[in-house]
Amino acid sequence: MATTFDVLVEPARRRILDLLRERPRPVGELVGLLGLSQPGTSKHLRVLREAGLVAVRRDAQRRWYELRPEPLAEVDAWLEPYRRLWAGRLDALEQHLNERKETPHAHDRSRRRRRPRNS
Amino acid sequence: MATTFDVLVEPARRRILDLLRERPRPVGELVGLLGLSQPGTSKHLRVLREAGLVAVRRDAQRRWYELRPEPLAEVDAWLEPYRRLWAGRLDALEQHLNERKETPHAHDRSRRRRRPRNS
DNA sequence: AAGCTATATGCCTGTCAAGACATGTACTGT
DNA sequence: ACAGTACATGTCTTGACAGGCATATAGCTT
Repeated sequence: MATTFDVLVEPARRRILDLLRERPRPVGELVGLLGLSQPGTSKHLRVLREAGLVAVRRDAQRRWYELRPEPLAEVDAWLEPYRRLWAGRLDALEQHLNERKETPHAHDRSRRRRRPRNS
Repeated sequence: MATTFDVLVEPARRRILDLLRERPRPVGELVGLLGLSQPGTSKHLRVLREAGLVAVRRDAQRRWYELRPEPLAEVDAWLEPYRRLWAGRLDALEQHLNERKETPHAHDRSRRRRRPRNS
């Protein structure tokens, strides 16, 4: 069984969750918003469903997917002990986020790693 | 460049971070604690380093790795809008269902029985 | 100098997952 | 019944990556 991290590592799936955070949506709407194929979208939704991150409601041919945020608490719990660590270092944190924004490879000093799947 | 999610999806790397949260450690110590090969450990450390999640200090042949929690703020920021949702989710769900009740078409049939075909 | 220790890197291979396409399934309206 | 809509699933290919071993690199000790 996939962990919540395994599910969230795929950018399209994080985007789906972001979209469902606003309101439930049928698959077709997600297909349009994501720019993915319908089968591809359905597969991502299946992974999300099996991880308990979304629930489906049937409505004739349509399936309305809605967010179920509970499994995210697992990630939140892992993150928790770290949160106080950067709380004392807000300066360093801001600098880090700015570096990320402007020069995406600021930390990548040796070999460049290609992002999976986005080219 | 790998996102922080890409880095964290690997359990061994999350474990490394957990170990470095206590104190900086040389590679050999991590090898023992993780039960991985030394090259495998070094590779994970490289990924963590390139993502800015750890920093290295040289000490003769040893390299002391220490935690740099700042990039985790990226994950925390993504998680932020969800955090309130799983706390007050029952309220949100109730409100949502009430909205749906007043909608004249469609959603009433959502509770239809599933065919016993797929368990 | 040689030899030892600690770590990094190269190369190879198996595995696993995402994407594309075709097809199956379920429901609707005429 | 038929055609169309909305979605799921199966199959295949391809690429990324973890893990293994061998080897390179760097510093220490004698």
